[in-house]
Amino acid sequence: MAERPPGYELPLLLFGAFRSIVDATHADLAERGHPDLRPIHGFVFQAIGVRGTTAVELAARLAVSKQAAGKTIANLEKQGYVERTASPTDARAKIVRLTVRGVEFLELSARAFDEIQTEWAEAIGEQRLTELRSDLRRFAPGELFRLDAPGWLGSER
Amino acid sequence: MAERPPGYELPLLLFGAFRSIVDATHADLAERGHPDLRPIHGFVFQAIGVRGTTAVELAARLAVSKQAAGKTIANLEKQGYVERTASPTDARAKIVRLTVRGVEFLELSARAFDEIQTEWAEAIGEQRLTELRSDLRRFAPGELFRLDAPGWLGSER
DNA sequence: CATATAAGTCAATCTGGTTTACTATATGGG
DNA sequence: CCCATATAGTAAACCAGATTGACTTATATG
Repeated sequence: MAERPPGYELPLLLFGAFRSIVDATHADLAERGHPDLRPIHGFVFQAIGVRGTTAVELAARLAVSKQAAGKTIANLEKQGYVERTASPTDARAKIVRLTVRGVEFLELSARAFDEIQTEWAEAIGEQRLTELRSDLRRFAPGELFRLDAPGWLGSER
Repeated sequence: MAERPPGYELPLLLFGAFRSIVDATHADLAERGHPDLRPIHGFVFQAIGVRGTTAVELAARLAVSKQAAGKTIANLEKQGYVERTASPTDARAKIVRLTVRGVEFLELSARAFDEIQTEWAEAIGEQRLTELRSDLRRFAPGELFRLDAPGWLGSER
């Protein structure tokens, strides 16, 4: 354990790699008709999911207040990515669902992520990529889908 | 290349691992007398550096306006982490330097990062850790010290 | 049935950021 | 040498996204 690089390199590498994936994905999305959405929206859309959700549930997943979640939903509704309908079982609640455009965004993102993963596999080989994922799983928090990163990820517009 | 996990797992793993390092480091720093600083400050302190800097230079490194950099500096000054002195060569400029406390924060951070890296080495082995760093270097942007992440990383107080 | 709890919205406020405007100092070409 | 232009820093107004608190309406439970 003599000549190891300084420890601060590791987080910078992890963040840099994360960021390059996200930037590449959003560059792709911008070309394909979604230039308005920021990296943060990936988290929001994942939190909404194809099944839909409610404002309170979304707030919990994103770890923000329900008012903040409401504002986010209102913005996305204005941009045509989600729609709100009354809940059939609870007259207080409204179900937030992705529109066709919202689902398209999610699908394009998934495709872009897959493409990037393929590029990585070609660059370092299938074996090393598998090891990379396996090693990272040991250190990433158990609940991978912690979507409370928006507070870390910047502005919405 | 048949059964590869979905591509979106990769960014989540990278971000999750990054975040676990940062959280652990700041938990450690909080215990050691620096509970007020947020993850974003690691970037800011790195951008200031032990040599010191100016507001304009800092703004460029953080990719924010010089006014925003000025506010950040004023906050850190109020908290005793930096001090401003007149530049000996330019009467317009002020040199921002870390105080003893600021340097201490930087040193404690470095130590915490090193400790985490050691834990990782023990968990996956020196070999795999070396491969991990080497693979990530291929995908992280060339300029590792891109410190314009604060806009991604959340609030200052 | 009464009361406590939950979903959503509104309004006020806070925090960081930007833009615009300004002062003071540097710098470089006539 | 001097003036035009550029640069360092600050200040004020504004903006975007978040929070807290108050409120309405509906659900759930004793």
